Amino acid sequence: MNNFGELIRAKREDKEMLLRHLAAQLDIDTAQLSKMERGERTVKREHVTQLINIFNLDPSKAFSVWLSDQIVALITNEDEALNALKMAEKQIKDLK
Amino acid sequence: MNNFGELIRAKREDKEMLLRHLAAQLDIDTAQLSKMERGERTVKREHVTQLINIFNLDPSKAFSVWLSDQIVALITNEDEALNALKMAEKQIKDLK
DNA sequence: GTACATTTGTCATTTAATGTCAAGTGAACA
DNA sequence: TGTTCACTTGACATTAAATGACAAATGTAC
Repeated sequence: MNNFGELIRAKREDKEMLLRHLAAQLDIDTAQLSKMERGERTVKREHVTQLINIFNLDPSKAFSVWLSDQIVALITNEDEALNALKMAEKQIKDLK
Repeated sequence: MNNFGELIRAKREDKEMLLRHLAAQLDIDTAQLSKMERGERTVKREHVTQLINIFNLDPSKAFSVWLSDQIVALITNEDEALNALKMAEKQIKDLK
């Protein structure tokens, strides 16, 4: 569900890092990181950037996933979610 | 650009209402409404509901436009805006 | 049961959104 | 030109939301 969090958790476990290790690198509380990984709290852009470096992630992909999480958080439970997405897409395309 | 605001302004002018008339109905400051109509400030869901009643708007359409504004505000200026939208769409569809 | 990693819950602090007001701009018209 | 009126702009106070920090709870391995 929370893709960015899952992504980070997978990477962290892959490298056998503990929450407190990664939390220390990000200079945040262990509890906070735990919540981020499980999608209970949003991840700040600043942390996305750091995580891209730490885990050597593809920046485009990482930012896409992270942004997507935010969009989903905004429109989940909205009846008009899909319509709104379509409209937004159109507007964004027109802006370019 | 700011679709919901434009929509409201159009309706208001159509009915020849002044900002202060509509602002009074919404129980907000005239300046605030002015900013909402021009997209300088976000519109609260509560106000959307009221405006739907006041102008007899199609609720689905109104909410779609309003939500879309928020999505656009969130992702404008993001390089990965379109990718993120696609991902979000997929997730929302899967949720159902 | 002890040790350790993680999760959960609460509350303080910070940041962002909203509300309120006063002054500014611009158009219409005497 | 200068007065009036609708609207806009900017500044600041207030409120609400996000984040940070900590302690206690949970769960697992030994």
